[in-house]
Amino acid sequence: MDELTERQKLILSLVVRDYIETAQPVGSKNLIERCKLKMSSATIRNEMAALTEAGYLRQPHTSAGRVPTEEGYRYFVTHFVYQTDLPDATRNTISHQFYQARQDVEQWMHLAASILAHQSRAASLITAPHTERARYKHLELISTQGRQVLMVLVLVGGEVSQQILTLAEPVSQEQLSNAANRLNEVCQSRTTEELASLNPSGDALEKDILTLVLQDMNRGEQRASGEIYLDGLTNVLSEPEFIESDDARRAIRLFEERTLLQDLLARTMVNSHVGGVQVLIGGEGEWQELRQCSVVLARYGIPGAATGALGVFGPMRMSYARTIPTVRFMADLLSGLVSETMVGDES
Amino acid sequence: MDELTERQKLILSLVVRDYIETAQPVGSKNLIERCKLKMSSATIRNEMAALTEAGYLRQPHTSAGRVPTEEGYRYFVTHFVYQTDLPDATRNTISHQFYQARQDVEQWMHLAASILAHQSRAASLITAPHTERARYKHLELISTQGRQVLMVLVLVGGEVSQQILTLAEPVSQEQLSNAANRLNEVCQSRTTEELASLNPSGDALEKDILTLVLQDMNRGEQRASGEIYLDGLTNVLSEPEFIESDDARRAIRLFEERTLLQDLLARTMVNSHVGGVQVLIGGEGEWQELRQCSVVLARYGIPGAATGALGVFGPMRMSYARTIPTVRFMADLLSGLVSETMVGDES
DNA sequence: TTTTAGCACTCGCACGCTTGGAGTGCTAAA
DNA sequence: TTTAGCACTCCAAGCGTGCGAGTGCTAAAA
Repeated sequence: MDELTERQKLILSLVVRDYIETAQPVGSKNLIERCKLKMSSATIRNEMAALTEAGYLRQPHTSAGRVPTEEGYRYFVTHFVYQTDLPDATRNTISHQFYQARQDVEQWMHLAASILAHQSRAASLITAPHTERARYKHLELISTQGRQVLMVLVLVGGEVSQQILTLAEPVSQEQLSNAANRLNEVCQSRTTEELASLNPSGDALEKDILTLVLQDMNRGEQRASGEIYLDGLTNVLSEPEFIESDDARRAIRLFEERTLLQDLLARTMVNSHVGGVQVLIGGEGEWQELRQCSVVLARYGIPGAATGALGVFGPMRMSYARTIPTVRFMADLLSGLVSETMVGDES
Repeated sequence: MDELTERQKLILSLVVRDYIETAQPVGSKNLIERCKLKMSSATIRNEMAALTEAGYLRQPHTSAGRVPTEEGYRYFVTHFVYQTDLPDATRNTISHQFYQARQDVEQWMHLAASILAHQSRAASLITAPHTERARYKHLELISTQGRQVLMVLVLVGGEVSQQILTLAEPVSQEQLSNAANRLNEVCQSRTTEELASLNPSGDALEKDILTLVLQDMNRGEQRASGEIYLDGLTNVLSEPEFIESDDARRAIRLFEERTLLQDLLARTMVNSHVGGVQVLIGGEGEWQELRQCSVVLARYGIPGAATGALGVFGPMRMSYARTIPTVRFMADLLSGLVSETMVGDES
């Protein structure tokens, strides 16, 4: 039970691959002719019996073929596909696409989600890079008609947030610019706590603005992650195990409601180093709603500065061999982009 | 055939309502007891035969109940629900939610999508307000580490776009600010064309920046709409006609790919005045992929300045009585918000 | 003239039965 | 240790049947 023979490993991997491809329980005879194995079906049956005994395979009912268990997928992933890398050609194609779209972060996110979904033929999710500890970088106040003011706040790391304020009374653009400039000098590179303990000597306007800035930074810190981008939901909708199953729909609901994502990403943030790909198979007992599903997740970015997470969500039967290398590569790629274009700390 | 009798109208509306609720073909006997009508089933049968003759109902097969045709839905919508308004209580609840979330536009979009989806029990879509003719309002250049510069461009109407530039050589924050200030003076309130024909006398840096600003404004104008927000896909996924139908899935794919949306919104932009709700039933022959679906759309905002579109997507069987008033009300509400918080033109 | 009761007819659907085939485990021979 | 053979299991697909909801038509009632 501890260790499988080479032949058992081979058979396990073939069964998993076959099942992933066909979504049908795989039988001994069928496997032989599909894979042109040089053994008889009886031999396969014996080995399959052993693998079933060991907990890697299971039979939906007597006289049906074998289906991988969660442990079976797990073994498959750790022993066969985890190490593999994306082919150079694919890497190049993807890099090229990003090179063309390096203008803005939002486009990266859409592109990354789209590539992940397409490569893995499943649903993808990705959060924009986000700084856990917000640090003030630059503030801009733009007067608009009447008492409305557009406030643009830039954080170290490059996050930009904007909101529209309504002041008690009209203020000229010049006054606004002066206030912003003074705040920019005082607040440069400071964290939320530092700004909160700061006692501004300035006028009422500056104090008000500072309060709003703090609110904004706090709101950002509360959120565990930035905006979440999704793609490829339809891929997973057309999978056979999803067309009628009820808990499949429930999983998709979670997916849409994004609470699941928050949890999963939080977990990934804690458990993994940047670049390490996590594979969550069938909910692993923790997530009831994910019983039939798997999630492949990775973190990207610069720890301590801006980080984000990305992943793929699909049926347990998803193609790990394509998904895992893709997720790893995309995480590396995005980490590179983040460090390249990060709005730095000049202090 | 031209005009229906009052009783026929009544029966048509009851049939449509019943079918919308139950998703089952509705028969004469059943209708009587459900609605406690004071006629016999035979009378209903006669009237139903007339309505079928007139093209408003149809039978899936002999000896099944009646189902509304597209014309049936259309008649129902125009004669029975189009005029209705949302109950005051609901209006107040919704307004209240928006009042709490008036800080930023993005939050509005999410909130609006969520409310639409929830009220209509279907999928909702909404685009951020977008100006067809971009007019320069304000530019900000923020130096970051090395040669990277964060460029924030604000348009009249309040759209904000940001991108990261890489300059040929490092430039100080002061130089950047000066360049931005000069451009802000020259470009104030100008359209893309005016800026393009402008021959800047300034230095190379300013010229380069101006080129990028123009690119950015052009990109914005190319896009027919802003970012698209979706919500409530799961509502429509669990509808009975969607659980296995193939063209239902195709419709959802369109929905996700967002090309459909571009087309639909473009159509809405052309055909409708702000505030008018458009109802597209079963694709109306034009959209093959929407055969089983309906879309309720409206435009919101200030024509000539910032406008956007919002709508609900669902099965033909969707609850028009809830959806149409909600869409209309949300369009009005958002129009109000847009005009309230619009970044104005000071020229 | 309009409405209604009655009736014969239609036809999808759920139910039960049968059958075929893919798959299994076991045993005995190679 | 592997393989051929065999008896056994059991799902899935096909088929017939009866039920019931629904219809249109006709003739009587209002």
